[in-house]
Amino acid sequence: MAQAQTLSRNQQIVLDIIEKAKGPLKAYSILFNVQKKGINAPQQIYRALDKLIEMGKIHKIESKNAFVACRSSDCEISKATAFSICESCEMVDEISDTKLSKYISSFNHKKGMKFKRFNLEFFGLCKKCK
Amino acid sequence: MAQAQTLSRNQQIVLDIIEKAKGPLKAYSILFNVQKKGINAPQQIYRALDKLIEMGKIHKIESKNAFVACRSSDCEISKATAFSICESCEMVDEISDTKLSKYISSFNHKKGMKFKRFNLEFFGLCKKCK
DNA sequence: TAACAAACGTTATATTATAACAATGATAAA
DNA sequence: TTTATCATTGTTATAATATAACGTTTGTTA
Ligand SMILES: [Zn+2]
Ligand SMILES: [Zn+2]
Ligand SMILES: [Zn+2]
Ligand SMILES: [Zn+2]
Repeated sequence: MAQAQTLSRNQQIVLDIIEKAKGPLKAYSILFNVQKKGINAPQQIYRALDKLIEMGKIHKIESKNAFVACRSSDCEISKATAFSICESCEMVDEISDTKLSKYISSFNHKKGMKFKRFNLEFFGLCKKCK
Repeated sequence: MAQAQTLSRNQQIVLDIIEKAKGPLKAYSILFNVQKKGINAPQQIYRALDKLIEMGKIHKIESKNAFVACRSSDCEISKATAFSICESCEMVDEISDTKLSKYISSFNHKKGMKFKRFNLEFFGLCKKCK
């Protein structure tokens, strides 16, 4: 379990926006949303995003270059992440399924590689869109 | 099983480069490599890449924005892809494991989403790097 | 208080990807 | 063969995503 971490000003601002959002946010869309708070440069966003990812507060959806808040709390600082992504409405939902996660984590690659982390992205149509 | 498809000139050029490569290639690195063949613009690369992905000839490694040739032939036109990625040397290896693939494909999301496709990326250290 | 690390602000630039439009080539029906 | 249709190409321009580099400020600890 990760210990509680205090967030810096910029980290908190960025996290707040991501947590309030209904879906994944892109870095530059976050930037436009925080300009009134005195954040003006991409670097400031990307630095906060990097730290928030390290802390496990958010995840990057690699296939969309977008960021979501972690809603799962048992994804062990992003060591085992899984998402379901609607190809129509772009909704992203974090999958928190112990059995699935355990199964994948225990997968052993024949070629002698030792895994530290995985990321799984499912694509399809959500309830509303199908 | 996908039927044999004939590739256009640019598609063949791009595929050749990706198949010869030892590791994942980035779009602009492909571009620099084919300028002697008369391909000069990113669009030409990205268009070929798109088609090759559709055909299942190559895959995009989302976490690296890079492309690898499909070595598996049973990934059913990219409906079920899995890769092992070394965080040190950037080696990428396509995982072709029927059991793993079946298990993940049969996963049913509680929230009623019907999955059409998944992509799984493992990260760690390869044999050489650990 | 000195030393160190983390976070910040800023400017510039690198990297990845798409828009838009005209021209060409291949396929197949009429 | 002509005409229609569709995929592919070439080209210019621009959008979107991300990092480098530098100096300053702030917070923590010795
Ligand atoms: Zn999570
Ligand atoms: Zn949807
Ligand atoms: Zn494959
Ligand atoms: Zn390695």
